[in-house]
Amino acid sequence: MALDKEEMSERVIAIAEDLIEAGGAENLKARTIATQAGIAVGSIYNLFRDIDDLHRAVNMRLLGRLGDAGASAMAELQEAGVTDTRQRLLALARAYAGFVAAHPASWPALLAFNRRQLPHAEPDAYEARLSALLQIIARVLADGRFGLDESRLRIAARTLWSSVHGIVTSGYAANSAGRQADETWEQVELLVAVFIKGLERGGTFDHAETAPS
Amino acid sequence: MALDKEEMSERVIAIAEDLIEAGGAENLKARTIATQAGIAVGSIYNLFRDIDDLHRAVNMRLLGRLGDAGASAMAELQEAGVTDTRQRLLALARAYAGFVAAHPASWPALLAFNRRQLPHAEPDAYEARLSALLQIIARVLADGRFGLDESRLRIAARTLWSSVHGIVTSGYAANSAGRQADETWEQVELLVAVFIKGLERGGTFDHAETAPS
DNA sequence: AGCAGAAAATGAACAGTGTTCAAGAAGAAT
DNA sequence: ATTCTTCTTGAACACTGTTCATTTTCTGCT
Repeated sequence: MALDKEEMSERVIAIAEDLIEAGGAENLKARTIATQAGIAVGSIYNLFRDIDDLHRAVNMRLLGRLGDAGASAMAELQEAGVTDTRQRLLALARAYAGFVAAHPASWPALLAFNRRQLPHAEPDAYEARLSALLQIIARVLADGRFGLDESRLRIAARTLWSSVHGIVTSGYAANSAGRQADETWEQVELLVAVFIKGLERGGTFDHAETAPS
Repeated sequence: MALDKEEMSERVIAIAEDLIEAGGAENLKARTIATQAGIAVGSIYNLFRDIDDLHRAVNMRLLGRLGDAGASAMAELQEAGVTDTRQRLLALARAYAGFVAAHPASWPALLAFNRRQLPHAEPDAYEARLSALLQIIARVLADGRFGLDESRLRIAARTLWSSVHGIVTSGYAANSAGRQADETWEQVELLVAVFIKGLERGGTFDHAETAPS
């Protein structure tokens, strides 16, 4: 008739996206989805195994967009002929910060979802999309010629990513009160500046003396 | 009779703590609490306004313990006569990482809870306990003599905290699969090393050229 | 066109959840 | 003793995700 099975899935995902964005993951109710999509509650379970499965589909889209945002930020700089490592890293960080700000409820929902699901499931696709992001960072770091081997490059990229992630998310968490949002950006700038300076001064990074307890 | 109102609250909080640790926030069911505490479901609502209110009480305890862990880690180093900035920061980071590892379900639950509650409520007590942690870091940084003024000291401390937080949490999230947990520690070591080197080389940190869009 | 068989959509029913509140029990004060 | 207050109780309510027998719709064949 009017809508293919695939089309209906897309539509339901779009609705789910709006619901999550409007009120977090706990706002993703089966009956609300059914009403807004003009179908019965049971029909949702013909398209998705779970509500969690639906949430996963929404998260996939989100991760895809985040990857696009990062890649297109790099493409912009490439086109403008900017090769400075600092500016590149800041552009990536800004892409991430902008993305989180643009999805103030969906992104936390994704993070919480991941933590909840990890104990049992296969993180295949998630990790795949995430390591694509990490490789963008690793490439920028490699172009910076800090004399890092393959292994340290991977770790440095992961460190930078996780750090920016921590700053942006806990910054977002703290800004609803009185704290200003641009303090987050000051932190990002400090991190990137200090990171580059530290790597330049670098030399060898010995990590033997203080082992994890 | 046997138990004071306060005592019963303590007991319920302890039970709630176990439940959350055992199965996350969604395992904190009213009827389970009532059964385990030997009271009726309704009685819970005489002790706490909400289940969320109970969760908040649990989180308060958690934050208190985290603060204690940080403070006692510093006291240990103080007693051993260690004043090296790197070792101090690593000790703090290790205290945090150890704390997260010791509360693999409660800590994520606290983070998710905070994100969910922020839109409307007063984060008074939370922020208070958190800024106590930040001041520990700030003091270590001040002792490092990097020539940072009050404002930059605060930002640097926050940056470091958020970064370690990001590394530890997303490291924890990724380790359940094949990834090894000590890669997290490599990242922390890299971060701290690079941070200190960057600050030493430091000079002025201009942040004017790349403003947040 | 008619018809059998497969596939998909339906919504009532089920087992949970947090929360409320009239009724009863217990305690305190006079 | 008796009154008044306070605390405790668990049945009841409104809501949740999920299932599945039933009905409807679509598909392929004669």
